[in-house]
Amino acid sequence: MSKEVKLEDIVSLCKRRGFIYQGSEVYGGLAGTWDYGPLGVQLKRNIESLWWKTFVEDRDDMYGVDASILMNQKVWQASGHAEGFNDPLVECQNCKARLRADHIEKDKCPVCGTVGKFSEPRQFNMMFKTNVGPVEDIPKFKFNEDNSVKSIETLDFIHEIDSNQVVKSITKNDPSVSYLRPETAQGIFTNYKNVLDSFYPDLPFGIAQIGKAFRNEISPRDFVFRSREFGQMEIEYFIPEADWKKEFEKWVKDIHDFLDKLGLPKDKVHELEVPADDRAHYSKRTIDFEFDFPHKRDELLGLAYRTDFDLGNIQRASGRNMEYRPKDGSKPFVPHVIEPSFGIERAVMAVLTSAYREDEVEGEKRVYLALPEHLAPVKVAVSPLLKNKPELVKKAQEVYKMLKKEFGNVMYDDNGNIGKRYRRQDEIGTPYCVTIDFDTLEDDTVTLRNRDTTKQTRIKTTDIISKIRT
RNA sequence: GCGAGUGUAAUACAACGGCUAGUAUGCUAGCCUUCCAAGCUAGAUAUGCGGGUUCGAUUCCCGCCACUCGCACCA
Repeated sequence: MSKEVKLEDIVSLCKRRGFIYQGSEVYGGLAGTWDYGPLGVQLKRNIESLWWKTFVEDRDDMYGVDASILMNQKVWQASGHAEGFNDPLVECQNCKARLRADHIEKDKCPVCGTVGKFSEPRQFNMMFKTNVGPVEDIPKFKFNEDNSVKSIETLDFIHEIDSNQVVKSITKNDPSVSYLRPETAQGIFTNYKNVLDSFYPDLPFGIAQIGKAFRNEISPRDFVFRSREFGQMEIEYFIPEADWKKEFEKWVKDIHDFLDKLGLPKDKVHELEVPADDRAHYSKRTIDFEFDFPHKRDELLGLAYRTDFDLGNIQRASGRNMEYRPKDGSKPFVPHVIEPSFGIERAVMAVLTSAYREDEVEGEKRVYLALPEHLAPVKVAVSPLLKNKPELVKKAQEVYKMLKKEFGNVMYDDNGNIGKRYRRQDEIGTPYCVTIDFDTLEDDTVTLRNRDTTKQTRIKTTDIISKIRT
């Protein structure tokens, strides 16, 4: 019955039925960008809403924010993201230290002393750079008295040319430079103090955010899995250092519960304990939650214990006090942080993969999405059994309007014959179809058809809402 | 970013150095149809973009763009 889901099946369905299109498609596309169609955006929003409800609204230790995508460049200097933007770096394969290629002597790592283990020089920085305010990228020339060029100033550099024609390039610290954020997390950390001042919650508490992030990936791959513009759902959960192990374990459980609500089968979700060598140096523990995607098993979300690294950095860089003052008067301290970080596109992909089914009904192939009801982009579709019978159409419209008012995401469908409509709704994962026939006019009952079982039941029109709700 | 491959309609595919670029499904309109892609009629939509070779290019060549696979990358 169930076969291996291929990525191309998902991509094709997404395109055909209006879930996800390639970005800028009419102009030949733009690598690493994807656009959500009418059904895709609804599915995505349903996932986001479920996340927000689960982790923010249903809890009393959580605060939501929505921070700006453009941030002061100092944010990225303090976080370490801005390093190497202008100078290619090499990485020591042994200790992961990143160093300017021209600062290395004799191929020896000045951090760990290993010789000859450097990667090729590369731009490690993947941030999209932009300028805030009016800018002109016209080089400014300065001349010596003999009219030879003394220096050339561009947006990013001052190139000074000495009497021997040797060029020395100096990176400008242009205050107008900004970046599209490469992660949403910093928008939370920079607002930690604000939330503290406004609410002064008890520890532990968390700040949650859903938003876009941008990374100039070298090679976007695997449909929406790795793209240059993507959504994140992130929480920074602030705790006393001593509690980190306990709180970490709680998060592992909460994450599994959430993945369950997304309808992801347990045997496709795997915890990968990231070994110390692969972890960021400030993280004492990281678990990658992996999922069996069509292309391969890959990271769906990450859970990281980030210690006090980020708040500590901000405190040093800004000079502002990031300490939490316990209400019992004990000694203030900088809280530690546990960060569950969800990729929205990856969640969408995992949900679609989990829901995709092909089976046979009376010898005919049937494709359907067994989406959890609370995620389905269309909750219920309404059809008149026959569209050339005005009395059926009229009644169907009435039922449609009633359900539309209740659920919002309701579709009216009178195209082709009834079987076609069922198949069409199957393919976009609509859990219920309501059909109005001649009996409806007599006794006010309708056919309620179930997507997964294809079973039909006869119920009162007035019972549809309560029946679907359950 | 490197290497290989692919690019024809919404989707899956076909064909051809030259006639109106086909097929299936899907889609639209009409007819029909009393519950799982029935049928009839009509219709719309495609050679990724740019250049070259040629009398003529969707087809051959080059560049770009995009996608797929492998490598690398994923702080």
